[in-house]
Amino acid sequence: MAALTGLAHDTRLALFRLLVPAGDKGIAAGDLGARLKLPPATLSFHLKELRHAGLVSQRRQGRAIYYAADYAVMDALIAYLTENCCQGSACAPDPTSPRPHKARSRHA
Amino acid sequence: MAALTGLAHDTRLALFRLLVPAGDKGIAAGDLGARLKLPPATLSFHLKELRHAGLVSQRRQGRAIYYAADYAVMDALIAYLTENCCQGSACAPDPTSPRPHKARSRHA
DNA sequence: TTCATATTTCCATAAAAATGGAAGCATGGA
DNA sequence: TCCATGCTTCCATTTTTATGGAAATATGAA
Repeated sequence: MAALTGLAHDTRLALFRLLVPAGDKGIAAGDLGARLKLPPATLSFHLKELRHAGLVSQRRQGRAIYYAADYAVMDALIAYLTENCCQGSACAPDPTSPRPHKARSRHA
Repeated sequence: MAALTGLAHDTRLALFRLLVPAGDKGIAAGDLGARLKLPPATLSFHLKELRHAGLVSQRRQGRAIYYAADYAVMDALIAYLTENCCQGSACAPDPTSPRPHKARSRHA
């Protein structure tokens, strides 16, 4: 689960949370750096990690590079945790229904 | 989110996944070590991490120490990811209903 | 008591991850 | 062509995490 490692760092979780409400347009790297007060190299490092985890995508527009959240992996992560880490507990989305066994829609 | 860090390691994720289906009784440390072929010190180290993350609990029974999954934190983690990391995507458990805003039942 | 078992803590070492300055590359404007 | 801007890669350094032998602790049994 690379996604877990991807999110298991304060800076990266913060980056991802900034990107979530920004939707497909995303946010330019510079803006992200400004908001979190990160030196460019550090920012780039974490964005690369997120990218390798498949959590964000990159798109160049003029001089800026826009990053956007990629929900598919996030969805898969939640599905994985729900399926594999919650047996017999209150974690299931709906404990009454037999729970569709392998995953919901996917493809954001 | 300490739970993320807790699970973001192969060994710890494997440990937790062994504990999930074991329920409240849990599994003795020794058994866990045998199943994952871990030297005692390494095992203890990771179990301590999981415990600090609130993901597992400890209980002594005779000479053995039993570890059991603690679902509350897991539940909170899933709720957190669903609330904060999925806006406008297919991640929500049920995209039709208005989604109860702060959490489901809790207390496993 | 003494001993075996189960597990932890101690601690030195090794490996992995994060940090950020400096140099490099791409794009667009003058 | 030259320059400014926006970002990335390079890389040396620091910090954090993981590893596992050895010693220590707790429990129960002989």
